[in-house]
Amino acid sequence: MPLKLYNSLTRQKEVFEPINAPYVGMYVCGPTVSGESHLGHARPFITFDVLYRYLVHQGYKVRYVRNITDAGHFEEEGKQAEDKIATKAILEKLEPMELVQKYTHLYHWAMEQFNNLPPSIEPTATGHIVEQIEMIKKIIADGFAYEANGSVYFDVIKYNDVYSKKNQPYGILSGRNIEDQLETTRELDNQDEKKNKVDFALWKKAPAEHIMRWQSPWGEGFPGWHIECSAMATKYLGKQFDIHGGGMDLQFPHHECEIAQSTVCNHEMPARYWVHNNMITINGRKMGKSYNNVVKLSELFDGSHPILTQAYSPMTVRFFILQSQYRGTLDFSNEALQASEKALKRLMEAYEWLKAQSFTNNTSATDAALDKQLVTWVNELGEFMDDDLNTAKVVANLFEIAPLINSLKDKHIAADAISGASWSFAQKQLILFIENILGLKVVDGANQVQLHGVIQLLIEIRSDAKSRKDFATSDKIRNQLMDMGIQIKDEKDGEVSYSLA
RNA sequence: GGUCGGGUGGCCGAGUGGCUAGGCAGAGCUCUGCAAAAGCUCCCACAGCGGUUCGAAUCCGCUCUCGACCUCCA
Repeated sequence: MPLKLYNSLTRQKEVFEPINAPYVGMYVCGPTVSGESHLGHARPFITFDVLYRYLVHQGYKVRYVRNITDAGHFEEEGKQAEDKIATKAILEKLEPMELVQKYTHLYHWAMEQFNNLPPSIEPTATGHIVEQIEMIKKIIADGFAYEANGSVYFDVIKYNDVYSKKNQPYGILSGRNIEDQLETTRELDNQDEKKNKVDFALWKKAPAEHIMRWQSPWGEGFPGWHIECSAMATKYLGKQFDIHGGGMDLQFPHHECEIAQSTVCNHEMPARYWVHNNMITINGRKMGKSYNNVVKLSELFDGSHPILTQAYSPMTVRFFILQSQYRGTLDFSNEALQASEKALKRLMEAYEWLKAQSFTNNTSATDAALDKQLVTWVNELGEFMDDDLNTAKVVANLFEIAPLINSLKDKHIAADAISGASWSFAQKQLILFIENILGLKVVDGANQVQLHGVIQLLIEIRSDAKSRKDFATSDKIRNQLMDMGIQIKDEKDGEVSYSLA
């Protein structure tokens, strides 16, 4: 079955066919590194990481470009601080690039924590000022942009007039029509510079206090908010590429403007498949700076946010996100994360046990129905991924399989109930889906060898105590280990195992 | 105001005409010195009101209600 993706442009699921297989070009809008990443930022990067992994698994040679927006209104951080001294301190102590560097590091650290694969290319906006200026020059030359008082604006009305005739009006992606926008767009600064209020900036003249500024044919200034993605996508992926991804909130105006700019420059719709992830909400409301309801990733990982009762590992957060399909909103709460944490633990323990087994292919199934059921569940993993990355259903099936694994382990089912070949198949596929595609990894603590030895020793002492019916001692060991997050499990066969919380 | 998308059991969350979603929490049972873990069973939900249909959470209409975008935003 082929992979189907929901294309925002056509508003339907479409079979994914690359322009030039086996090569696939994918561009995903990265973060603005003017502040620390929050939970909301995690969703697109995890979603598109899974898409990237899945495309690679399918044999495509993927060039995954994810930018870093490090140009723009970076004086905002200073402005937010009301205390003038604090503002000054920030301004004096942090160079803009220092700020950018700091948050870029934090962002990279978070991506690594989430086990997101690094993109093939991670271009920065400030590193591509030249390309952006060239693009703007081209748009002006073609008559779709104009200079006004040191700034350059894109002529949306003209674009719409011309490209409506080519079935690509402005608003094609977001489903807006220009008349509505003319009525509803709010008044902004420098409105008088624009021919029309729907026009957007390609280049902005830098006011005296603006720190980040570059020389351009139109004077000192900085690039507009939309041109960087167009310039970098074109440079690294060509005039038309396969997938353009990002959060739903970028659909308009950001992606709409990208389409307009790139189409004028390159005479082609920049991307064929536009994929948008939905928002993470908190109490039903989008998580965002303006709502003052963000939970930063660092707060999540150390449990310091007031609404959290504990810290959550990056893998728990990843799993939480994968338990839903990317196009739906996902409502965040401490309770929901707790559920994910427990579920992930149960899943991974079953998985790790299965992974460590070796199966021989020569045993046949004594329970044919069960054998068939297992194979079906395993086969469905790929089908669900193909259906617009339905990781929620993939995870659901993993939880159908997990009890079967535990039943084999605890001998609730016969060792030969399911054939060795089927178990072997399941083992291989679970490694593929859990680790390589969903990107879930087993969290290893430090000093595993020594810790393991110490725990084994305690287990032995406890067993001796138990055999003497000295339950006071055995319970003391078990309970105190439990308090430290080490759980002792007396298995059916008399063996004792443990797991780390 | 305009455009668009939702309302699923205590919580999170799949599901576009008939077949168990899944997880967490809760209840019972098995196992166990007692627990825990694990397994099994139960908890039969689809905002409301109409309509279409043999049959609707799923299609249509209306009502209520929540949200997103329209300004930077993942």
